[in-house]
Amino acid sequence: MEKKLVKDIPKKRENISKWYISVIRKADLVDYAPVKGMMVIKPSGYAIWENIQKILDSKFKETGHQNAYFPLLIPESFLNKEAEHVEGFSPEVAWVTIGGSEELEERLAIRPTSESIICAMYSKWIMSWRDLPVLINQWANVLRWEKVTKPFLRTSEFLWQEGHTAHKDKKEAIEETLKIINIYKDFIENYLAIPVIMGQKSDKEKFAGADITYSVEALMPDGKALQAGTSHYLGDNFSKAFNIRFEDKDNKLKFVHQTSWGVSTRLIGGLVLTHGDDSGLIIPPEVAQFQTIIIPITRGDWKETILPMARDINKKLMNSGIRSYIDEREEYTPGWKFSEWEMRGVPLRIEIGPKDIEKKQVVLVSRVDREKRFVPVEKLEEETKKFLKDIQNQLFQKAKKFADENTHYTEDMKTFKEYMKEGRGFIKAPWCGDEKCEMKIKEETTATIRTVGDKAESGNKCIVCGKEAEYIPYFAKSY
RNA sequence: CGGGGCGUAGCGCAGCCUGGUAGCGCACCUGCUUCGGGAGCAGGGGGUCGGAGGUUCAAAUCCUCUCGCCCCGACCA
Repeated sequence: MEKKLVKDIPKKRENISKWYISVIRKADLVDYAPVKGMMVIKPSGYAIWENIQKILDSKFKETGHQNAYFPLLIPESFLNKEAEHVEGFSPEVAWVTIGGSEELEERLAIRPTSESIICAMYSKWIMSWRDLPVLINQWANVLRWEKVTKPFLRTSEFLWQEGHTAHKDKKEAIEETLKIINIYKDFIENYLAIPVIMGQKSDKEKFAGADITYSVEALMPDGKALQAGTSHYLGDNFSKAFNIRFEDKDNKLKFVHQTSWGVSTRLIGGLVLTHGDDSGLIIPPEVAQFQTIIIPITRGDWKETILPMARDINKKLMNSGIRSYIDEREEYTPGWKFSEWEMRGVPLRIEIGPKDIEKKQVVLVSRVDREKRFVPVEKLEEETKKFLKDIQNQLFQKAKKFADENTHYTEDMKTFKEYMKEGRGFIKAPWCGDEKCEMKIKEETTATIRTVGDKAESGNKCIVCGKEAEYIPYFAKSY
């Protein structure tokens, strides 16, 4: 039996919900706020978000986007302009009705998303084809009055980025939509080490007000799918509602074609669920607050011998661009620190003790499987970087293996239901494209279409009605 | 929003059935010995029992209402 090093963390396999809450609290990522459904993101959690921001922001900038900031409050009349959009969001909008002591003439929505306010501004700013494309992103908070909440995965207020672009035509707007969803896929897989499927949403599942929604979806260890990022082609729905027109080269007035896209702090929840284990978090090196934690072995005259070397090594690592931290506290034993930093998810531990001083080496220990590598001090930087890269890969491969093993294909409803009863997962099954069949699957199995998947081949029959299938969607129970 | 469960020290829990003025483990504080996988011993501090109301000589315990959290469903990044 494996010795349980960290007490009081429920087993991930036995109750993933309890495990999740326990781990994010013990690792000090969040605390509950006084208002229901809201959370405080503590420094250890916010550091992950900052790393996510840094990387994504540079990718947006590389592709020509600029950041701006739009107001938190949106007049009700603005929100009401696009019919589907209002309908989709009105159940979860919070309203400001009083300012100071005065009742407002028009109530103001606390943004659940910013399409309407941004479109209102775009209609003022865009006159000519020369003004296009408009490529703007904002990092912001939004508020949605959610009924059931869970830190990071669904909270009433959350942090995200929302890109809002305007283009001269459909072709260019769709290119933008796809460019972004590919950036998301690349980011989530290569930095967060979470494999995703990417594809189009069904009409039922798409964003309120969009013509097409593309989504990246990740399979969580409990077999449920987490929508990790979305990119919408809005067509001219909003430009018509908000009158965003430009005069084109041919002297004609035309409506712009728009996109919007976003990822949120939900990604942190996905990262925790995907990689964590019974000892706590595992943060992929690319986004970890600390990539290496140095633990000096506090023994004898360690302050004179070990500590200087530990500090020297910490400095070397930081100079070579590694986010490193050294735990110099005297009041805890090395063993305690090992467990503590494992729980907090630091991907690589560096132990330095008397033996290492003698041999001019350090001990690197992986958070993933406790693999040890003894490396000579002169090779420290390159070996550490190599190990971090290996860990990053290992995490992705592990998650990928899980996702692959839990992705099934079936044409038979009974088998579909059995999959949903056992490990759940992604289930690919032919579908005719009719919303009624989509609804029926949901009623009978609780699974929904995550992405519509590939076009069906001729001969594929809809799993519900038996008619010619149009797509082979990925079905799953969603988070 | 429906069904179930739970709110007692910072955290995890016992006490409640059968009312009598609150206890355990961890954490915290002091001291000494320890320190390569959550150290040991000794001493110490901290809660009025989620909140409001009621029954009673007396309420953590019984009753009513209320708020919050968790789990399972219906709705959503």
